[in-house]
Amino acid sequence: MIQNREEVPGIPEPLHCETVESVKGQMPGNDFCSSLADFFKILGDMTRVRILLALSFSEMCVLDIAFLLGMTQSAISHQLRVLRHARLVKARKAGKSIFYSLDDEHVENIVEEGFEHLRHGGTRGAAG
Amino acid sequence: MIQNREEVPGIPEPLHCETVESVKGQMPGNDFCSSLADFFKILGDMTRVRILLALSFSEMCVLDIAFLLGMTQSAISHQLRVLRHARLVKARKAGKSIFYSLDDEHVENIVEEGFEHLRHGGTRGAAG
DNA sequence: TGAACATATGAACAATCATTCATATAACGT
DNA sequence: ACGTTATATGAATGATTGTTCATATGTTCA
Repeated sequence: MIQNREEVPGIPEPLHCETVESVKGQMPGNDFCSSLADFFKILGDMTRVRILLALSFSEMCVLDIAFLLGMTQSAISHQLRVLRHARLVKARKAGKSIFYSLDDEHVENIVEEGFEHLRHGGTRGAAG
Repeated sequence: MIQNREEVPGIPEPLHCETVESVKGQMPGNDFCSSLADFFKILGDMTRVRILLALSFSEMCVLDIAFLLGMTQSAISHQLRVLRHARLVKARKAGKSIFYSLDDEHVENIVEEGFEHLRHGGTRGAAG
């Protein structure tokens, strides 16, 4: 026997069924939502943001980025792997060095949008 | 005595000083980068993305969102607090219920950009 | 005022993740 | 071939974080 009131333990019943049904019909699938979140998750790290911003000004090799950000070559390389795997940056081999640059124009647009959001007094991280 | 080659232990010397100097001059401050990363970090969670997507279709109260996403009222409330504190959603009181809705048009634009990025075969989370 | 309902919140736990350290791969100069 | 340089990577670790559980706040109705 299952309870009367709760269909699923812990999960509440809806208050406004029409709204819920309507939204449920318009909601994208979980796969899409997951991909979207994973994409933003990559931008949700200060080091990666700084790498992307740097590359928006000029292509750079790993050691230069590491020096610019005052971080270890290993740390930068790990993050570049994440960015490369996400197709946000691309690599160009030149001798011993490997030059990275932005792979997607959308990246700059998105950063631009985030910038606009901050400008309009959205999320304030440092200055509370 | 300090080493000759390495100014800072662990941090490498730049290979292309001109590039580094140029980019360093254009780079935003760390505060800005940190705020930007914090902003994207908020979008980097599937639950929060689904909440924002749902609210882009209609304002909803907490229990409705919880039911829609098949999650606990507590979990949703916690995430709504994050979104509210980041000024991404706003709350409207109506009796016992509290209706949430998007607070910023940029949110939709940003989600749109992320969507475009995925469309162009950027980050593929589920469908590899 | 008391019961029922809607939401918020604090502490705890599990899972995720960025960095470090050590080491591997790869390319260049000699 | 050897040493040097540039980058990549695997394992370990410390920090962050999303969810759960229990409970608190606040609203409505009787």
